[in-house]
Amino acid sequence: MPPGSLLRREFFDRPVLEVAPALLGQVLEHETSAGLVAVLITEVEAYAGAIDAASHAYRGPTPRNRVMFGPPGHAYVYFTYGMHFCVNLVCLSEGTAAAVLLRAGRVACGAELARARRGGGRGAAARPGAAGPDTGFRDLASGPARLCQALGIDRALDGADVCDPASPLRVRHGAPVSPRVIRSGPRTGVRAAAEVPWRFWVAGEPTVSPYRAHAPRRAGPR
DNA sequence: AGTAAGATATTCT
DNA sequence: GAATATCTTACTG
Repeated sequence: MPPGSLLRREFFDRPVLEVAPALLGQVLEHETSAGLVAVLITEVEAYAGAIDAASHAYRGPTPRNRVMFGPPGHAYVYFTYGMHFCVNLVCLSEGTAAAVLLRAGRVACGAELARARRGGGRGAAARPGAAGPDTGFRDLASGPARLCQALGIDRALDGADVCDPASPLRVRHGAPVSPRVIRSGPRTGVRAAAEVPWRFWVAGEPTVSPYRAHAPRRAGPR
């Protein structure tokens, strides 16, 4: 497989626990009229659909997660916590709802555009005017919602085919990652099935977020 | 260091 | 109504 070519659909038509570590070091790129941003994938999590209580697909199809039940090689983009997007890549064939969450990456191309997206058009409506143009390259895509923000991914890309050269969202072969530097451990921030080591990352990458146990939000609005 | 609060779509109870 | 595959800012030590 020459570096630079797109991943073939067969790559995604495998068990999610094989696909997840194999995605480390591959390149996710999004091309828009504003330009192209590409990241090296450094951290992922596997979600195994119907057999995984932490998966959105565990309880069956809904309007939000229907893409996961479709063919492999497509992007499942969801909106969560009322303000953040996260992107998954669907594995296995139609009817099997497995997917890999892309948790972090290192910006390899289009860093200026990525920084502008995170500084200016911050999705968070928390503080208008409180922008952080100070964002270093390390934090540009270190976290699932940050990664989507840096790449400009939103719901319009839900269902996009990352194996199609004509698609704005694609995955290329990147620099090969030695299995010796791949680590695995429990998934970050999930409550159900917290013990399975289905998070995979590249050892020594500063873009990988530290493990955080699930922290329940306090009830009690206002 | 750590802890707290807020923004609010989608789904579940 | 309550929880969630989150992140940022503001506070305390």
